[in-house]
Amino acid sequence: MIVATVLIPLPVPEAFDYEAPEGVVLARGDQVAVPLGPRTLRGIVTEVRETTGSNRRLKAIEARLDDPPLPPGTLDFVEWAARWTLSPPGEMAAMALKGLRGPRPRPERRVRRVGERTPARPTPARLAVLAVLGERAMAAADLARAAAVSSGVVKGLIDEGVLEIIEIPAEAGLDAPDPDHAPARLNADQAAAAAVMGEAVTTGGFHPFLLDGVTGSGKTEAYLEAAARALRADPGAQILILLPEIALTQALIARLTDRFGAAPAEWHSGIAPPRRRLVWEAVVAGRCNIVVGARSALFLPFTNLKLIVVDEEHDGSFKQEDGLVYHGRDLAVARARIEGATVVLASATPSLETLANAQAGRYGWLRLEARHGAAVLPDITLLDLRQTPPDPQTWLSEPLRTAIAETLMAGEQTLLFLNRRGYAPVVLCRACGHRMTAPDTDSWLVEHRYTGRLVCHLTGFSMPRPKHCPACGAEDTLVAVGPGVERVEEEVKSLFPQARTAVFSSDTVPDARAARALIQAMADGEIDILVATQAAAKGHNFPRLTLVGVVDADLGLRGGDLRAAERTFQLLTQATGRAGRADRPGRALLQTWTPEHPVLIALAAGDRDAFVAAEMAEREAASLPPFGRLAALILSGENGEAVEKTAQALAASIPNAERLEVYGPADAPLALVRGRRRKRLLVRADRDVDLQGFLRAWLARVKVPGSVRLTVDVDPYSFL
DNA sequence: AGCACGCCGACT
DNA sequence: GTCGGCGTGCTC
Repeated sequence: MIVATVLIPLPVPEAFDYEAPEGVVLARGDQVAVPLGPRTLRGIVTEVRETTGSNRRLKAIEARLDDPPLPPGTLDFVEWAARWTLSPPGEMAAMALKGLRGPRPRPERRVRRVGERTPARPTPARLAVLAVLGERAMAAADLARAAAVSSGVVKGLIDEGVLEIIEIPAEAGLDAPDPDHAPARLNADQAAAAAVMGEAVTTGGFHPFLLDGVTGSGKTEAYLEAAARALRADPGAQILILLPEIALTQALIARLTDRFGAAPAEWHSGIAPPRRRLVWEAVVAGRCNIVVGARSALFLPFTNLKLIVVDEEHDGSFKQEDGLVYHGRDLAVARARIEGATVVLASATPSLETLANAQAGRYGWLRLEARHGAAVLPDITLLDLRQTPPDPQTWLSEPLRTAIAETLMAGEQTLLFLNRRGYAPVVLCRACGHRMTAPDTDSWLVEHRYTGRLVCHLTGFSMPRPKHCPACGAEDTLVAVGPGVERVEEEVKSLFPQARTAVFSSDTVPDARAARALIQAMADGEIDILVATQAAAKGHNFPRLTLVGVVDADLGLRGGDLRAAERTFQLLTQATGRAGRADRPGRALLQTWTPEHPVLIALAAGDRDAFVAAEMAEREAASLPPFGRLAALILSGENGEAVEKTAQALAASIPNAERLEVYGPADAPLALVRGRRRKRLLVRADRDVDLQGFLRAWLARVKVPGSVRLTVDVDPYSFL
C-alpha cells in the first residue's frame, strides 16, 4: 500500500499517516483533503512511501486538491521552523496556507458606454448619467451616486443596451516591476554595497549580509538597487522585504512604486482574505515579484526567491510572542539558506547577534557612512554619582532633578529608565544586617509596595513583608534598600507634585493592550514623566520627549535584562533622530557610580563601535547571547496550582547536560494575565550545545496536563 | 482547533 | 428521573 504523511493545520504534535487511494498519484507538497475524526481538513503531503502495511488502521486520503502544491523550499522551511521553535509542524504549515482561507476576489464590475448608442427616451436623469460617465468605466453604484440618480436609472440604461457591464480582473495591481524605471543616484558607499549584494543575488546561493548605516545613509536605495539587479538578471526573480510594523509599509510601498513603476504586493494581518488569496496564488505561480510585508510573509510560497531584506532588523517587533513564538529575522535567514537566496539585514543600530555574525565573518558586512552633518546621538552626559550623590533614600541626583524641572517648565516630557521592577531590590535588617533572600538561593527578595510582598524574580518565591527580622527577631527593623521603578515614581511625585507621572513595568502594564494605551498616552502628551523598565525596544515616536534619564546606568550593564544596554543605546540613537529634526534638542543624562566603565564611556561618546566592543565583552564573559543561547519555558493556566505543579515536575526532570544550566521556575513576566498564572524556566546553553535536542528530551519526560499551556520560546527576546 | 465523552445542577 | 455545564482528551 501507499502511505502518505500529511501535515494538518492544527496544533497536533506530529504529521499523520494516511493511505493513498488507488490511482491517486501524490507527491511531497501536494494539498489533500483528509478525514480527521468527523471532519475533513486540508493537509499538506510531506512524504509518500510504499509499505507492506501499518500497525494502525489508516484512514484514506479523500482527494488531492486542485490548489497548487506547496513549493519544496516553502515546505522545507515550514518543517525546519517547526523543529527550530519546537512548535507543532501542522501549525507552522497553517502559516503557509493562510492565503487560501478567503474566497477568490470577485472581478470588479464596471459599466461603460456602448459605442454611441443613445437611450430611446433621453430623460434628464439618463442624460445626467451619460454626462457623468463620459468615456470612462465606473462601478454602477458610484455612477448613480455621482449623477445623483437612483441605481434604477443606470440599470435601465444597461437593460436597454446603452451601457454595458465589463469585468476588471482582480489580478490588476501586480504588474511586473521595471528595474530600470527610475534608478536612484547612489553615492560611492551605496554603489559599492549594491554591487556586492547584486553580485550575490545574481550568482545565487545563500549569502547573508548586514547592511549597516545610520538613518539617512541610504540603506533603502542600496537594497532596492540589489533588487533591481536581481530582476535584470532574472525577470522572474522574487524579492521579499520585511518590515517590523505594518505602519511602515505604506511609505516603503510608495518608494518601491516610484522606483520600479509598479506597486509591490503587500502582505500582513491587515490585508483582506480575498486579496491574500490573490497574492498567495500570484506568488506561487511566479506572477508576483516583490512582496512587502510583516514577518508572516516569510511563509508565502515563493518559487524563485532571490533576495530577502529585513529592514530595521534590530527591532523587537520581529519577535512574535503570541501563538507561534518565532523571530522573524532569524527565520528570514533560515529561509534564505533553504532557498539559496541572499538575505540582507538592514539597521542603523544592529542587534548584537547580527553584529557578532558580521564580525565573525559569517555575514558580509556592508557599512554606509553617515551623510555629512547627520546626527549621531543626542547630547549624552554621564552624571558621576560620586561627585553629586543623591540625598539619602533618594535616587535622582541634583543635576538630573534640575534637568527634569527645566523639562517640565518647557512643557516637554521626561523618560526615566530603571530596569528594576518593584519598589526596592533589596530588603535588609537595620539591626543585624540580615539580607532577605529566597529559600535555597542567594537571590535577593524584591519589595513590591503595590502588592505588599517580597518577591524573588529568579525563583518566583514570594512572601508577605514580615514584621520581624527572621535572623535576629527584632521588630520593625527591615528596610528597603535601593530603588525600583515604584520608588523612583514616589520620589518624582514628591519632587514634582504637579507633574503627571506613570510607571511602565510588567507589574503596571499587564498586557500588550495596556502597553499600547500607555505608549499612546505618552505620545499624546498626557504624561509628563514616565518611569519605565522598558518601553524603548522600538522607535516609539514621542515628539515632546526631550530628556532621557537613566537612573542607574550601572544596572543596565548587568542586572536582570540582557538587552538593557543595547536598548539604551538604541533608544539614545533614536532620540537623536527626532532631536535633529525638531528644534527641541534632546539630551540624555546617565547616572553612574562607574563613569570609567568602557560601555558607559562609549555610550557617552556616541561611539557605537566602542560600545559594541565593550558590550560584547560583557556578554562573552557571562556566556550570554550571542555567545551562548537561551530558551524559556513558559507555563500558564487558570489553575495556579496545576501550573505550579507542572513547573515543579519540569524542574524535577531536567535531563543531565553539560555546558547548560536551567534557572527557575520563577514567576514569568506578566505573572498574571487575564486570571492566568504564569511561570517561567530559563535555559542557558553554550553555543554549540544542541539546545532544541535538550528541550525535546526534557519535555518528553513531563506530561503537561491539558489545563496548563506550555510555550517554548527559543532565543527569547524580552525578560522584564 | 473541533468535537466527543463524562460527571454534577435545574427542569419537562 | 432527564438536559446540559464545559473540563479532559483524541484526532492517522
